[in-house]
Amino acid sequence: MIQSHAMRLFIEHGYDATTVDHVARASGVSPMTVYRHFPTKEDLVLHDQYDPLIAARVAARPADEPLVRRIGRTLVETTRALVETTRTAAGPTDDAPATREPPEKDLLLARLRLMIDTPALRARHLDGQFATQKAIVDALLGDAPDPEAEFRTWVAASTCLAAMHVALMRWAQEDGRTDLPALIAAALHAAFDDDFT
Amino acid sequence: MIQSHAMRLFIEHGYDATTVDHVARASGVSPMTVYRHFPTKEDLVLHDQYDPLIAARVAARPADEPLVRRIGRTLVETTRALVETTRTAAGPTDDAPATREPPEKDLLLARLRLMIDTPALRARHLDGQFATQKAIVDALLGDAPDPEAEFRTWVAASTCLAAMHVALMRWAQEDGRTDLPALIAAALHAAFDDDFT
DNA sequence: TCTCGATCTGTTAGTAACTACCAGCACGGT
DNA sequence: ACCGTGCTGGTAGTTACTAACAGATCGAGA
Repeated sequence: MIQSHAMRLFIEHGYDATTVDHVARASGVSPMTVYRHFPTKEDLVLHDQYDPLIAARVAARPADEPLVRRIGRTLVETTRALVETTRTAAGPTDDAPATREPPEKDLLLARLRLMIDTPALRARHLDGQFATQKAIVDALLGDAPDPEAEFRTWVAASTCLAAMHVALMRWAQEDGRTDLPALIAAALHAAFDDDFT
Repeated sequence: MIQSHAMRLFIEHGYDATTVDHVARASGVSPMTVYRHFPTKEDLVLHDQYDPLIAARVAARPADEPLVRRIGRTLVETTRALVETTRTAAGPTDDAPATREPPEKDLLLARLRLMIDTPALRARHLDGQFATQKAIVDALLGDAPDPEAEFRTWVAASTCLAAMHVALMRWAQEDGRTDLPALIAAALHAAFDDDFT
C-alpha cells in the first residue's frame, strides 16, 4: 500500500520532488513506518520479487544446455510470463472484475521511466541486478564450489542481464509499444548469436 | 590532492566512517571546495579518466572486426596498459626518483576493495559503467543514426563491460595477485567463446 | 602601477535522507 | 487476566548536499 502510494506520487511530481514525508502522509503512516518497510527511498521504487521467480525457472531448465542459453531463455520466458499478467485479466471482452492495481507491464514501464531520468535510481537498480546475478548463480551452482565453474556462471549471468538491461532501456524509450520478450531475445541474439526464443 | 587525501582516509577508517568534513580538513580546504570539485562523496573514489582512453582505443581498432571482439580486445589492451603503468616506474633497480603517488594498479585495487564492501559505491560504479558504455558507443557509431546498429553496439558494449566487471571483482578477491588483463580475457572468452588476447 | 574581470574559495543557512533510542499499543497464546 | 512479541510513533541527532552571497587571488591590459 505504501509502495503504490509512493509510485503514484513519484509519477505525478517526480522522484526527487517527492519526499519520504509526503509518501508517509499520503499513506496515512509516520515516516518511521515507511523507513521500517523500505530501508531506503529507492526501495520504494525498486523493491520487487522477480529474483526468486527467475532463480526457480533457471534451475528448472535442462542442465545440458549451454550456460548462456539456459540463462537467456529463462529471462525471455520469465519476462513473457510477467508482461502477460496483463492480458489474462483483459480479454477481448473486458468485463473482468477489474482489480485496481495496474498491470505488471505498466508498473514495469513506470519504474523504468523513473530510473531513466533519476541517476540515483539507475545506479541502485544496477546494484539490484547484482542480487539477481547472485540468485541465478546460486540456483545453478547448488553447492559445487568449483571456482572455475563459478566464474563462468557469474560471467554468463552478468552478460545476459546486461543484454536484457539494454533491451529494457530500449523498450522504455519506445514507451512499451514493442514486444518486450522479443526485444530481449534480440539483444541476446546480438550478443551471443544464438536463438533465445 | 583532495582525492588522494580522501582515498587515504577511506582506506584507513572506512568509507562510511569518513565524512566529507574530515576530507576537507585533511586537505586543508573548506567542505564547499570539496563539493565544488567532487559533486558527490562517491566521486572522491570513482572519478577517473579511463573513458576517453577506452574510447580512443576502440575507435583505433580495425573496423572489420566483429563488434564484441573489437570492444573486448580494447578492454584487455587498455587494462594492460594501465596496470603496467606500475612497472615502468619501478625497474629491477628501484632508484627511480619515486613519485609519491601509488602505482595505478594499487589505486585500482584499493578502489575495488572500497566498492565491494560499500553498497553505495558499488551502485555508483555500475552507473559509471553506463557512461563508459556511452563513450564506447559514441566512439564506434560516429554519426550514423541507424537504430538497429546502435542497438547492437549498445548490447556489445554492455555485455563486454559486464564480463570485465566480473573479472575485476574476481581480481580484487584475489588481492590482485593474478594477471588482470588475462583474467578479463578469460571472462570474455567464457562469455563469447572467442579469443581476446 | 592600477584596475578589471574571472576563477577559486569560504561562510552561512537550510533541506532531506537516514539512524538510534525509547515508549506506547494491539494481539495471540497460556 | 497476564505477558511477551511485533508493529507503530515521537524526538533528537548526524550527514550529504544546495543556494546565495562575499571575499581572495591573480593574470591581462590600459
